[in-house]
Order: sequence, then C-alpha cells, then structure tokens
Amino acid sequence: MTITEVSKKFDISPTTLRYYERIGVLPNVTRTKSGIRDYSEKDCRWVEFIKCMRDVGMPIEVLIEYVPLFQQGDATKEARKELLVKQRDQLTERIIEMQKVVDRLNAKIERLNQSIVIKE
Amino acid sequence: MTITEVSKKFDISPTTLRYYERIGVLPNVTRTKSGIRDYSEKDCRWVEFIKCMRDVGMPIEVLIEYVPLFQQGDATKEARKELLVKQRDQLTERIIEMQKVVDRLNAKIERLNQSIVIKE
DNA sequence: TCTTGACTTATAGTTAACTATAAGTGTTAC
DNA sequence: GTAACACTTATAGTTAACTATAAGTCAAGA
Repeated sequence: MTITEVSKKFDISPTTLRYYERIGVLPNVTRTKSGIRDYSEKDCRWVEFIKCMRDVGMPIEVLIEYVPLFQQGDATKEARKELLVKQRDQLTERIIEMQKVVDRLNAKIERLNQSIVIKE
Repeated sequence: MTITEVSKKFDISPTTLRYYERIGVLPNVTRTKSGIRDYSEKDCRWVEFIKCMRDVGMPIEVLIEYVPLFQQGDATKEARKELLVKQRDQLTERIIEMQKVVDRLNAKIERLNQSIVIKE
C-alpha cells in the first residue's frame, strides 16, 4: 500500500505518517527497491494501533518508548507488560472521572428539563 | 478567599485563575473595595466546575460559550441544555472508545502474562 | 516523455492552553 | 513602616502534536 492509500484508510495525513516514522513511533516501514514506502499488512496494523492509542490520548512519548521494546522481542516482555498495565490503569481512572462528569451533566440537564417543563 | 487560597484549594495557579477570568471562562470574581479578588462561595463553585470540565478535556471554547449563557438566566435555558447535551454525548462516546482500548490493552496484557508463564 | 506522485532534509508555522516576565502601582498585616 | 502579597497591562515563551513550505531529486504509468 502506498502512503496515500494508508493515509486515506486511516485518515492520517502522509506528512503525519512520515513524522511518526521519523520520531520512531512507527517501526521502519517496508520500502520498494527504489525507496518508496510500501506499507505491509504488519505496517498497517502498527498504523492502526498508533491511531487507536493516540485517539484516546496516549502520549506520543509512551508510544516512542513502547515501539523499540516491542522490536527487541521476548527480552522486553516484562517491561512492555508494565508499560501497558500502567497505561490501562491511567485510562481506567480517566474513564471513571469522565463517567462522573457525565452523571453531573445529566443532573444539570435534568434540572433544566424540569424547570423548562414547569414554565410551559 | 484570596487568590492564593483558591489556587491551593483547587491546584490551579493564580496566573491561570486570572487568565480564566480575563478570557471569560470564570464570571467576574467578587472584589474587596480596594479591588483585590475575594472569591465567594459561588465563585469557588465556578472554579471547581471549570476545573472539573477542563480535567475531562472539555475545550475552553465551550466554557467561554457556556458562562455568558448562564449569566443571561432563564432566557438561555434551552441553549444551555443543548450545549450540555452535546458535551455529554461527546463525553459518552469518548468513554466508549476508551473502554474499548482498555479491553484491547487487557487482551495484550493477558497474552503477555501467558507467554511469560509458559517461559518460566 | 511528461505528468503525477514519491522521496529527502531542514526549517518554520499552528493550535490550545497555559505560563512567565516585566514594570510599575496599591494594600494589608505584623 | 515595611515586607509580603495583590493588582494591572502587555508581551513573550512553552509544550505537545502536528502541519506546512521549500528546494531539489527520483521513479512509474499513460
């Protein structure tokens, strides 16, 4: 897959895809013999993973740490697990906080509903 | 309450508190006759609300829109309700997405756990 | 062959939301 | 009465994560 195809598929600009690769968040992408990026299945799975993690606010810093660990294979399993557990826990905490805010907004909305009804 | 007290209570710097007021995200704070900020109970409730909303990622833009609506009173109840409903829905969607990522991370962690156990 | 699109490096700009600095004045508590 | 804190306006800097521009090379399809 060319960079524009991947760009469309995941809605990430080619500039950003190159940027991700440059800063080490995307493992080196497969190239044609002439040097043009030719994203493999595996490359695409990485792109999707990065997008997914970025979309929920995982910092790029964390991904920059994770990628080389992954590439080093079995030796880094414990380290990767720790990183993932930490991120999962942080995400879980944020979900709980956000759910509380949803409840709070719902209470506000409910009060507005009631006073609107009374007025009519 | 002085600005430093409020700053400590909510863990927001005095600079940020003044900034919030300046951009219109915090309704004008009560002042002493000499002009020094003297946060009332109500002022504090606003600070807490703003902090809470910012903490879950609600954009300042949205709060800048909400505050004057609130100050205009009853006439803007419908508008405020719409704004709150929209924000609640966006928050809910983000929670769902984040929960999916938590599940995904859990699956990854589980796989790592298993392969670590097998190796031992 | 020529247009279109890919490549590179390097630098600079953008956005959101602060955060800091300066420079000068005013106020309050000990 | 003075040190510690508050105030103001204005401007500039910071951080994260892109996003854009330039300037020049290279390659593949109609």
